[in-house]
Amino acid sequence: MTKYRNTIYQELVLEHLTKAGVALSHAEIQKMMDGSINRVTIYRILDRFESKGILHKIIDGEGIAKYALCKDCKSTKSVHNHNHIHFNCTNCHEVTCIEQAPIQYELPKEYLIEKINFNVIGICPKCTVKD
Amino acid sequence: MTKYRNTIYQELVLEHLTKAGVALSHAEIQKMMDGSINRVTIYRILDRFESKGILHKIIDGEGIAKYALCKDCKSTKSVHNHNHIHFNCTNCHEVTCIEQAPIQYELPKEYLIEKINFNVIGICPKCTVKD
DNA sequence: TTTTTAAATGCAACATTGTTGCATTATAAT
DNA sequence: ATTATAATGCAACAATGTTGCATTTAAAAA
Repeated sequence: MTKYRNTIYQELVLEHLTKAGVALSHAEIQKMMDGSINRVTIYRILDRFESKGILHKIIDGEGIAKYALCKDCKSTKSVHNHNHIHFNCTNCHEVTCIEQAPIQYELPKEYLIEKINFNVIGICPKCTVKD
Repeated sequence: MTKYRNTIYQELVLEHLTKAGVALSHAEIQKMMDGSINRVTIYRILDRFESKGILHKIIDGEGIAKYALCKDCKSTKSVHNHNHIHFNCTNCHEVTCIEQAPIQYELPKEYLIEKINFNVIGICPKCTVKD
């Protein structure tokens, strides 16, 4: 039962995400691909990778969808569990997964929690130095 | 020095947000206004209210911008400090401000924190009951 | 190897969301 | 009543994302 196939474009998208080390938007990936690939194809590759558990989608503080590599998503399911902080730099606009930072919160028990989307917005270490 | 003026549309937007009790998107407000008002005007009213400190903008888990009344923003500045959880219901798609829920998190001190955008996604009490 | 099938891509069209410039309307001060 | 300018309307545009259908191509089957 073949479900997925390997293609050059898919490998390229993965390469760019790996090299970047931060979450990338569709637009950023498109620029990196140098116009050789159709916009729609990128959307579909990202969707596919998300449901394969390779990427997780992050909506940043500005509402921009970004994608980052999954580290501990063993599942092939489309359900991800990324309870880590995403740091949004207002200067360089990079979104970084901060896996090691603990998060604690409480909600009235009537709320059923599926996942969280936690953006901390500010200035990242790289940009602090430059000032 | 006159800076702002009162208009019917602005009052209507406020009314709808007050009655709703939850955060509303531009599209939702537009529907409530019954087509009598131009789209652009709603965008501008929302922007204006945000910079007046009357509303705060929430980017929900799907990347949809929603607006909610400010409770403790005394400032007229455009800088808001809304360190509370926004609960996103995946069933009714309502976004609710949960002011009473405590949040704790830690980041390496190299990160300068300006504000947070914390969405907890799941099923709200109203929708749990219906199941 | 060649054939086959269906996954992946390209392309056109469309919907939604949001912004900008400029003309017009209307609030509120004079 | 007059006036200044905030607020609105309208047209145009850009960015983001989706869908249907034709085409290409990876990989399994013959």
